[in-house]
Amino acid sequence: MIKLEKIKSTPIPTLKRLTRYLSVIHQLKESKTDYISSTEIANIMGLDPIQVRKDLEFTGISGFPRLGFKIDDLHFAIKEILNWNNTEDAFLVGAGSLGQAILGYDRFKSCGLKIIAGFDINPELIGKKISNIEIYHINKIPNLIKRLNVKIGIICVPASSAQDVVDLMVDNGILALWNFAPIHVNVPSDIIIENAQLSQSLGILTHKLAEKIKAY
Amino acid sequence: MIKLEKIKSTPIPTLKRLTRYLSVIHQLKESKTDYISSTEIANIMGLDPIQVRKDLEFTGISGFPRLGFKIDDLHFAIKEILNWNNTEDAFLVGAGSLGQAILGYDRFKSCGLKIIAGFDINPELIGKKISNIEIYHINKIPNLIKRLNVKIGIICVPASSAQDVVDLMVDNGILALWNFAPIHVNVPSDIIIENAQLSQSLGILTHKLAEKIKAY
DNA sequence: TTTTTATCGATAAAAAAATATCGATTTCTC
DNA sequence: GAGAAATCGATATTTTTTTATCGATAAAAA
Repeated sequence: MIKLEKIKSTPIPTLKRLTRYLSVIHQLKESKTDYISSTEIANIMGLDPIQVRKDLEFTGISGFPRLGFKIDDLHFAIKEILNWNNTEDAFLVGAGSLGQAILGYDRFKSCGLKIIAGFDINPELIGKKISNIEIYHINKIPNLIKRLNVKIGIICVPASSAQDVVDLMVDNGILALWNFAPIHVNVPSDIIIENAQLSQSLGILTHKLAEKIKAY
Repeated sequence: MIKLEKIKSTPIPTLKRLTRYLSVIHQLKESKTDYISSTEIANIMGLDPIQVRKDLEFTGISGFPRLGFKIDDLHFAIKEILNWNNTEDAFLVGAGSLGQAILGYDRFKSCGLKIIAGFDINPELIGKKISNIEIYHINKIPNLIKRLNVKIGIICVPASSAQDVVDLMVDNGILALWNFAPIHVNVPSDIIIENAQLSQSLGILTHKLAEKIKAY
């Protein structure tokens, strides 16, 4: 019987840890030696070395007995999995305080993301530049998505207008959405949506804290 | 043989979904009927009804055949699990653009969190009020954590100072940390830390997008 | 040169999470 | 009032993820 080799795509929990390994590796890149072992990474991050090694398997990088992995290779390979060695253009909609914070977040440059324009409906913002990124009226979105072939949309509008903005972007060919609006939005199944609501991680924090306090 | 009933604490994936159910329920709370079924929630969110029902089990709420769950009861019970029916005071450190966005985020009031003071080292910010929350110099932290019995710290400082700020808060009795600094920080094992780095969810987004584009 | 030691990586086992099955229940429809 | 339809919730199965085991390897130490 022929057994088809199942293509193992990188699991989400692994992807999350990989981004964290990357920041640890990034720190060590300057100061330390050329190699890092799964044991070291695990110790720094309070994880299991076996888990780290399993995660790193997905990079395709081979380690060296007694030494570990070449830091530079690992750094490159993790960025490759995340597609952070390439840069994708993105539009940000909703230039309120969160939107402005994201527009000003330098770090995304090294995370494969370049926000090339912002959108809002507030007349005071339109035409302004925030962190050197120009803000346009939302009605410019349809034309510009197509003309500039932008694939990523960042949703920072209030809950009440999130679905409308999402629909507008999807209708005009956006492929992926990063949703900061504190609401569930509906998208067709072929559109990638990643929810980044802060309340999700806050919920975990407050739950754990309550458990901890209860334990006394 | 006696079999100890294992205490099943709520799994993290379930907690994350519960916060999302909450926002869906919140929307329906005004407009619709008194009941909602797992099927309805699942349809709205693109999940499996069985999974929704399993998650809702952790609330302890019983549903009614053919009707579903009482919306009000569900709403309350989910908030109870997350401990969002109580309010915890918090300090925010680092009043840069992300910090300011969080200080201004009204919604946290309904998520059991009240930020009662901000801290920074920038002389221009100290003494100011941002969204009606006063900013103090970081050197006031030790005294104030103890005096006000604050349990949650929100870290919005740059990577380079994150570990120092975390140490300062831990040394002075903070119990839980919500870390927005794009770096791994070390804490004692009894301290709750929840990482909210945006890059984690961005990594998932860019990875998926790359896979999708590759598939053509 | 030989022995010791730390690490990798293949394979296996265990645990956790997601999905499926199905009888019991209760409203809704006729 | 009888039958149909939809949902819950207990139990079981499958899948995914985490953790464990152990031989092979190569640097470091003796």
